[in-house]
Amino acid sequence: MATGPTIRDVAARAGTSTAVVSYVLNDGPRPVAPATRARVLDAVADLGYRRNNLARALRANRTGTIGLVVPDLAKPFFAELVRAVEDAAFTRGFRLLVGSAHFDAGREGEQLQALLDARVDAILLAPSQDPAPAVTPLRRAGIPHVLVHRTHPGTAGVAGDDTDAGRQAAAHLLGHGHHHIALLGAGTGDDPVSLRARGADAVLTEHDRPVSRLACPFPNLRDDAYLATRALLASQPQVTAICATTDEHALGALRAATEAGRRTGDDLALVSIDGTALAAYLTPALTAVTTPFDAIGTDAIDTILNPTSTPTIRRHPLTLTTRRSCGCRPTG
Amino acid sequence: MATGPTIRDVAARAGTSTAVVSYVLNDGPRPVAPATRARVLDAVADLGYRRNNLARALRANRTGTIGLVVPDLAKPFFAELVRAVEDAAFTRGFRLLVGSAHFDAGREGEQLQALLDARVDAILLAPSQDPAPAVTPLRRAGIPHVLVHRTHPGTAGVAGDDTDAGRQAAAHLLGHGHHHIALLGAGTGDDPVSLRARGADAVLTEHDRPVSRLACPFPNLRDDAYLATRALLASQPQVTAICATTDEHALGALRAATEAGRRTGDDLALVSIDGTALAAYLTPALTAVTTPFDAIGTDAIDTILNPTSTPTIRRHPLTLTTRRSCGCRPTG
DNA sequence: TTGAAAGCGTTACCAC
DNA sequence: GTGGTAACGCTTTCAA
Repeated sequence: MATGPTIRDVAARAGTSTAVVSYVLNDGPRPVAPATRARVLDAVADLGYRRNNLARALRANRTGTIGLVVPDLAKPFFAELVRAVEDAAFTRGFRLLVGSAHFDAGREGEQLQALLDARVDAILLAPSQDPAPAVTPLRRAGIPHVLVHRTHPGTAGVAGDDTDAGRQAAAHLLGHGHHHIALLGAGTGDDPVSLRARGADAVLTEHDRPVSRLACPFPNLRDDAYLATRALLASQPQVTAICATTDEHALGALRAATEAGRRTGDDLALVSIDGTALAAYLTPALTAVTTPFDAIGTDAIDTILNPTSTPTIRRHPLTLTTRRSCGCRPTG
Repeated sequence: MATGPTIRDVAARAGTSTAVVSYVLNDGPRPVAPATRARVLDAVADLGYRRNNLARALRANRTGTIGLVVPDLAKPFFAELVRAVEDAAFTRGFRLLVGSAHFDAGREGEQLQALLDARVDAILLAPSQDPAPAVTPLRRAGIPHVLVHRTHPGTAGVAGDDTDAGRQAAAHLLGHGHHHIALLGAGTGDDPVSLRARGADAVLTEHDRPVSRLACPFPNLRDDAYLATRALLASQPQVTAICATTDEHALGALRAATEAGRRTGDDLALVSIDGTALAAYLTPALTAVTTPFDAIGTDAIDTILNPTSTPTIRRHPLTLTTRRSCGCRPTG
C-alpha cells in the first residue's frame, strides 16, 4: 500500500504552502489568487494527489460515513431498505457502514458500539425489537441518530404509514366483497406489524366483518405464517380472504393455501403489506400495499444530515399495487 | 458530539505517560508492570475511555474496515452474500463499508474509488460485468482485493463451483427421466451463468439429450426469463424440464409456466441454481443447487485478511437441495 | 519498565 | 493573498 503523495508534496511542487493547497482543495476558508490556484491544481493533477480522508477526519472530527444497522441484511425488506439508503448516502457523498443485528438486542448493541467506535457521523437504525434500550446509549453518545421502519416516541424516525397501510389492505379486500377475513399478524405495540394489524382490524370492525386474528408470534419466521394459515384454512373454511401484514407472512400464507388446494386469486384472496420486489414475481403475483423505499431512504439520510432541534417522526404513505392474488385482473 | 476522554486524560489519571497507556491498551510493544497496568485499566474504566480509532488509523495506516461492492444490494443473491460477508467481518473485528454498483461499470468504478478514498484495508468486489477494468486500478492502488462470485484470471477470487453446479442440476433432471430439457441462461464467458450453462449443457450433450437453449441476454431481469419461457412453452410442448441458471431465471420461468397452465413439479420440472432463501418459500418450493453463502463469505474475508503471494481462485461446491419443483416428493 | 517527543496528513488560526 | 505552525489523538522510537 504505497502511501501516495501528501499535501506537502503538492505544496512543494506548486511552490506554495500546505495552507494554500488546503484552501484550494476546500474552496476556503481563505481566498487564493487565480494563478496560485492554477499551479496548485496542476500539481495535484501531475502528482495524482488524493486527499487522505483519515487525516481530514481526525482533524475535522467528521468521517463522511454513516452507519446503518438492520435486523437482517439478507431479508428482502431490509435489503431493499439498505439499497435505498446506500443510494441516497452515495449521492450526497457519504459512505455507508452496515451491520446485521440478527434480530438480537445484544448483537444490535454491539453493532451500534462498533459504529460509535468507528466514529461515523450519524447512525440509522432499524430496530430489531424494542427501540428504547438501543436509543439510550445513542442519545448519551450525543450522535445524530434516526430510527427507520420502527419508531420510538421522542426519537427522530422515518417509517411507512403503517396504520394507513393496514387500512388500505383491509379496504381493498372489503371492496372485493369478502365477508370473513383473516388477519395475519397482530400486536399492541407501535411496531409495523402491530400498527398494520390494528389499521386493518379497525376497518373490518367498522364494517362489522368477522375477523380471524392470527398472531404469528414470530413474525420473522415465514414458517410461522405458514403453519398458522394451514391451521386456519383447515378449521375455518368460511374465510375467503387473508390480509398479511408483511410479505414474509404472505409468503407463508401463499404456500399453505396452495398446499391446501386453494387457488389464491380465485377462491382465496390475499393482500400483503411491504411490497418488496418479490411480490411482483410470485405466482400469483401478490397484491401489496407497497413501501416507498427510495423516499424513505432519502428522507432518512436527509433527516440525519440536517438534524432539527425537535425530533420528529415522519411516516410515508404506502400505495396499493393491485396484482393477481386478491382476485383483481390487472390490465397486462 | 462531546469528544470523550483521550489517552492523555487516562495517562494523567493513572499517573503515567501516554506511551504506557498505549502499551497496556495494545498489549505491547513494550511490557508494563502489573501494578501500572492495573492503574491504567482502572483509569480507563473510571473515565469510560474509548480509543479514537481515527487517530489510531491515521497513525497505523489501518482502518479496520473492509469495502464490499456488489451489483445490487437488494437482489436476494447479493443480499445473502453481503450478510455472510458482514458476519465474517464482524466476527474478526472488522467493519464493512458497502456499495451498490447498479450493474454499471462506471458506478462500480466510482464505488471502488470511494472505498480507496475511505482508506479501507481491503476490497471485496462482486463484479457487475467484466472484472478486468475494475481490477486494474485496484492492483495499481496496491490494495488487497478479492473477487467474489465472478472471478478473473490472475486475481484472487472466491466463488461457487459453477460448472459443477450446472452439472448437478442437469444430472438431477436426467435422473427424473426427462428427455427434452430447456436451459435458461447461456454464455461463453467465465461468469456464473455461462459456467453453469456450460456445465449443464455438457451433461445433457453427453447423454445425447436434445437441449433447448434460451439465452436470456439480460439475465438480471426476471422479465427476460419469463418471456423466454413463455415463448418456449408455447412453441415446444415436448420440453418437460427446465434448468434455470439462477433463482432469478427460475422465478420468471415459474411464473410463465403457471400462466401457461403447467403445474410445475407435476407436468413440468424445474431446477434452479443459487438457492437463495427464497427458493424454499416459493410454491412449489424450488429444487435448487444451493450456494454455501457462509463458507464463501468467510473464505473471502479470510483470504483478504491473509493475502498470499500468488493469487488463487477458490471454488466452493454447491449442493443440491431437492424440493417440489423438480417432481421430487421430499419427506416432510 | 517508563516517559518525552516525533510523527501520521490535514485544517485553519494568526501573522505578515 | 500567503505561509508558518499548532493542533486532532494515537503509536512507537529512543533515551533514561
